[in-house]
Amino acid sequence: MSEATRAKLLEGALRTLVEHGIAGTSARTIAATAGVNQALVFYHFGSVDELLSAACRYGAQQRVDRYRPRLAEITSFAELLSFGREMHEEERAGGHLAVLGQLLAGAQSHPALAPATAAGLDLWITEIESVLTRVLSATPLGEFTDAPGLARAIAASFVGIELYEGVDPTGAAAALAALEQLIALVTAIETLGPVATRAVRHHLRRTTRG
Amino acid sequence: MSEATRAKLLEGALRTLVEHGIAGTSARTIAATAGVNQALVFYHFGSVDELLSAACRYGAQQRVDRYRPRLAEITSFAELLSFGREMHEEERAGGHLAVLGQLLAGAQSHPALAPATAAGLDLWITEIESVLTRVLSATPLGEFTDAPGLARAIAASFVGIELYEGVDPTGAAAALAALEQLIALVTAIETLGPVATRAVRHHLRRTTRG
DNA sequence: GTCTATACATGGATAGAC
DNA sequence: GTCTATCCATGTATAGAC
Repeated sequence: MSEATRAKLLEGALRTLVEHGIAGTSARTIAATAGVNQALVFYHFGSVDELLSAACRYGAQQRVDRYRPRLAEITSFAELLSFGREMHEEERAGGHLAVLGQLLAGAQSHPALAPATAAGLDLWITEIESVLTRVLSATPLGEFTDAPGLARAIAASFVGIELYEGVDPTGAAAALAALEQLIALVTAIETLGPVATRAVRHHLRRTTRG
Repeated sequence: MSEATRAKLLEGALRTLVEHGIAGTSARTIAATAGVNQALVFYHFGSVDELLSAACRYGAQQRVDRYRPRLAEITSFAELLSFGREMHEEERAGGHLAVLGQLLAGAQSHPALAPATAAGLDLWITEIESVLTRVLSATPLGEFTDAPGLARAIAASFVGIELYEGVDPTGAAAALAALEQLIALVTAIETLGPVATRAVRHHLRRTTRG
């Protein structure tokens, strides 16, 4: 069955990236993980690069689909915070963000991987951006922040922190805790009340370029 | 000369990581870049992993030493912002952050690389932390933020954004611009004036756990 | 569609000449 | 300390049997 083998290879590629990293990912290691013959990589995908590219799109789509309904319900920073905590645990356990990290690293000097990697990240970015837009517009910060840019910063930062976690779990935990504290701070601004909100907004308008 | 060859190999390892990524970095590619014989990798460092580990510490130390004097002069977020912009350009051009990204990716499934990578990142973190501590203590945010954690978050995020830049330069530029805007916002809070500062601080004390 | 066999390149590592 | 030569494992890719 052609479809079944393709699926095995896609899953195998993702698992191999998690377990062996981009440096240890080859047609042979992928085929071994997938439980199929090595030659099928080339029959079905033409090359290892193309298999990895397909796997990246496939994997990212799967993950984002999983979270989309939950993301759609978020309306405040407090909810965003608790969702982020949850998601981080889930993704870390499955190594799904690790895949993006490995492909991102590989794409730096391997242009063939870049488009698929960017596309995979973009799936995440699109979701994050729509949540941010919704949540930010409900605060006095809305007009001083750039949701599309922040979504990109958040996605890239998450990947970076996930890579960092691999070499220093304690340090990464401290980093995440500090960011949570920062979000709590923003949440606090959300609760400022109308008079203070107007005062802060007025001050910001005078001191920033918006 | 032993010392000269060691130095060539260390520099060669760094350049190779930048140019070929962790997946394309081998004793042979490093030796070719360094202009020395391949067997010398093993003579001087025992293995490729150990050469990469040594190169990581060596490279990070070099970079941090370069910026330490400039970092010591920073006393406000505005200065931190313009320094960050400058440094980002310099590091990106030389690919120095790329090295950390590649080693971080490699270390995920290659524990031998982890200690050196963590150590290299820690050199950066230490510097960032001391600047943050200084700058934050001068604002009402000081008591609600965790400088050690934030320093780790910033270092990891920078690496992530640098990797992102490799697959989507436009997106990365947007991300950095959004973060700059965010820092400008914090700078604005720095200028709130004593009455409003006290009000904000009071509100934060009531609504966060500090 | 899938497997075996095979070609040829590259990589890690060592022995031994210089 | 450095270089040549070499061994063996692993990697990409294809040809051809089933």
